[in-house]
Formats: sequence, C-alpha cells, structure tokens
Amino acid sequence: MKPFKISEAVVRRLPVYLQVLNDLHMRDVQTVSSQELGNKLDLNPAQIRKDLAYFGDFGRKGIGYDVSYLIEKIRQILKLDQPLNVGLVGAGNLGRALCNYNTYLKDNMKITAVFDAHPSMVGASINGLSVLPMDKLQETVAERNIRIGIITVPAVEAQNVADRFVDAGVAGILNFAPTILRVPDHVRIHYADFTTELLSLAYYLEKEGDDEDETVVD
Amino acid sequence: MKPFKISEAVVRRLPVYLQVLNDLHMRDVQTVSSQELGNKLDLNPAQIRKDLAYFGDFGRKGIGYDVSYLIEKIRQILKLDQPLNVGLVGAGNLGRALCNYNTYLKDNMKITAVFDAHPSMVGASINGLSVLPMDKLQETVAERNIRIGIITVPAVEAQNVADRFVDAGVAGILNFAPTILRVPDHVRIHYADFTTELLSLAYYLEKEGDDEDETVVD
DNA sequence: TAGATTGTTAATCGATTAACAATC
DNA sequence: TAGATTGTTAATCGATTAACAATC
Repeated sequence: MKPFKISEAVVRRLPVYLQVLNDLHMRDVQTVSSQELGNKLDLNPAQIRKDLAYFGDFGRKGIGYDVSYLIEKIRQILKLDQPLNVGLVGAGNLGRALCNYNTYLKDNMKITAVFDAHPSMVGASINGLSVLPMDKLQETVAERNIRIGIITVPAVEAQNVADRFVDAGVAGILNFAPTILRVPDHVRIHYADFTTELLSLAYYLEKEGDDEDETVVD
Repeated sequence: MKPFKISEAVVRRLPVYLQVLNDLHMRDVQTVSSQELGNKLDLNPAQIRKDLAYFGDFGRKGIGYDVSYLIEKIRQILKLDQPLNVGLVGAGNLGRALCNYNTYLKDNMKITAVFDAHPSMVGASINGLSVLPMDKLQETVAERNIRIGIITVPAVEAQNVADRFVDAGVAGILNFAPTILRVPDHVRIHYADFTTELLSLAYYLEKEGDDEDETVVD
C-alpha cells in the first residue's frame, strides 16, 4: 500500500481507545469486539474498525481484538513506545498539578524540566524537579532532549514562552493559556484550554424550569 | 424562520471568537471583518460569517462586525449574560488551579462551592472558599443554585462523583479525569482531559532527524 | 459612485455509517 | 458447520468553502 494521511479526527480518538483498553486490561479482559468498544465509547463500531484498519490488521475475524496486542499497537502508533521528554513553563497551580499528573502519562512520556520567570519561584521543588529560570530553557531543552513544551503561564505571556520553546527546538507545544499562538509550520501546537469547554457547555444548559432536549433558534 | 439545530462544531468555535474579540476590544479596536478574524484564527472567513449568521445578522455589509456588539451577542448566545454557578469536586492541585482561574471565567460564571472526600481537606480555604465535605453536596447544589459540576478527582472516583452531581440536579458536567462517564441524557457532559491532547500531540512529532511535514503510514 | 464586506446559496470536500464478503 | 466479527467498499450524511447578489 502507498503512504496516505490519517485525519486528525482519527488520531484524536486513538488515546481514547487506549484509555478504555488499559481499563479492560486492568480488569483482565483478554479480547474485545468493536461492538463492545463502541458501547463503552458511544461510537459506531464501524468507525472504530475503520480507524484501526488505517494502521494495520489488528483484529481477528469472528473473534475481535486482543486487548494487550491492541494496546501495544496503539502505543506504537502514538510513538509512546519510546522515551519522550517534556518541559513545562509556569510553576503556578496548574503547572504543579500537571507535574503531579506525571504518573498518569504512562512510562515513556515524562515532564523532565520545569521553568518559571519568577525569581522567587526558581529553586522550588515540584514533584522532585527543581524549578529552573527561563534563561536555562534553551540549554536544558537541548541537554535533556525535550521535544514537547507545555505552557501554563497567563495568556499575555504565552506567546513569548512559545517563541522561546520554538527557538530551543521543541517539535510540539501544548498550550493551556486561553489564547491562540503563532508558531512555525514545523512545530505542532495543541490547545488544552478548558475555558472553551466550559463556555460551550453553558450553551447547552436548559433554561431553569425548561425540559426539552432541543437547542433552537428562531 | 423555523427552529433548527446548531452543530456542535459551530458552538465550540463561539468561545474562541469571544476570546479574540475580547482581545481586540482591550486594544480598542472598534470593528473587525470576517477576513481579519479568519487570519487570526486560521479559519475560513466564510465559515466565520456562516457561524455567526446562524444566530442573527450581526455584521454590516461593507463594514464588518462591531467588536463590542458582537461580544455582547456571543455572550448572550452562550448564556453568559446571566449568573451561572459552578461546583467543583476534588481540591487537589488541579482543583485549586481551577478555583484560582476564577478570574478568567468572566463575571457571570463562577465557582461557588468546592468539595472533597478527604476529611483532612475539609475546611481548608481555597481562593476564599471553604472546602466542604461530600455529604454537603446535594444540599449545597440546591441552595447555591449550582448548575455545572466540575470533576477533578482521580479517574477511579470520577463516576461516583458524577452520579452525585446528577442526583443533586446539575445540568452539565465538565470532567477532567481521564475516563468516560455515564450520565443520563438530560445532563450534558464535556471532557477536558489533557492527556488526550498530549498523546495525540506525540503522534505528530517528527522522528528526530527527520524533516518532512507529511504523516505517513505504509 | 466605487470599494468593501456581509449573508446565503450552491459546490465541494471529508467524515461517518451501513452493508457484506471474507474468515476465524 | 454455524455464529461472530473483522476489514473494506459503497452510500450517506454533514461540514467547509467558494461564489456572488445585496448593500453599507
């Protein structure tokens, strides 16, 4: 077969599949069908099969998917089968929360450096990491082979931090600040701004006392 | 015109428009065209015009959109023109971070109660709020008219907390735990799991030493 | 008036779903 | 073998984009 591009929608579902599969694995489930996965995720089974089939023939007709094998394969696809070092700028509440989440980002992906522009914050210890000053960013990214930068600073400082990460040579950025950032094409940027989720959630709330499901405009 | 449903993709873009418009407003920009908005957001101008036109005729031909007026209108659409109380369960690092973000969730949307199952955490003060025990959840949601619940507890406890929120009568839930939750149809649930964003970001990183933009499979 | 830009229809594009032969 | 379930093609659905008349 020839190379082809996988759509973002597909890639975005892979971590979700992984989540459910890890859960099944923990509960010693050996095999799962696209039907069962679809039930758990509220997705069409055909879509799940199609998503997985982009990357290979992972299932067995009449049987389903071997849970452990599929976990291994998805981890390979997401490149989680190799070490991936992450740096974080902004040692505030959110930054500290993410550092402590480190256990959740299974094995190979790891926050290995934390930076903060505030002199008073430098030297503090967060989950075993000593907070570094911003002027150490460039060299630390190189030394520790950091390939992803996480931004947890206020919106006004986010672009500046992004520029520093780009200069230092990271390949991807995850931005938690509620602002759009400009980065060169070769750097991939994802947004994790919960305010977007929260505000769009407000749209769907019924007026108090209402009962209907439909969202309407007249 | 007759009632019709607005797609999720459209609703999800509204908060992003609001973000950029607020920024323009702060910089005293009076008027903006769909072209300019499109440049800032990397979106097609026609898409922006179409999105806004679902809700009304907010622009002026030959001129563009009045920034203040459009902000007002989008806030109305998202129901941010009325008070909306939010409760949060899980006073860990992430929960505390969100409480401190309170200033970001402009004016009307506000975290007005924080709960935690840990007795040692109860009574602690977070950004002016005293942490309440879980058995106060039901009555507090009613008393303070809380309509959205935020979940920032570990994955294993998330479903239980969601059930409590549902029983207490919230209309929407924002879940930060990396797990899929089951809620009745009349409760709207949104996910703010950053691990999904982080793992899918890993997929797009070039292998070290590579240079090309294309993501391929063979 | 001439230039700009909206609101909207029609065309295009892409993603989801249904259906089914292959096969475990 | 009979039942189950994949991988994949074709059909459907929905979202994005282009184009342009209306009009400021």
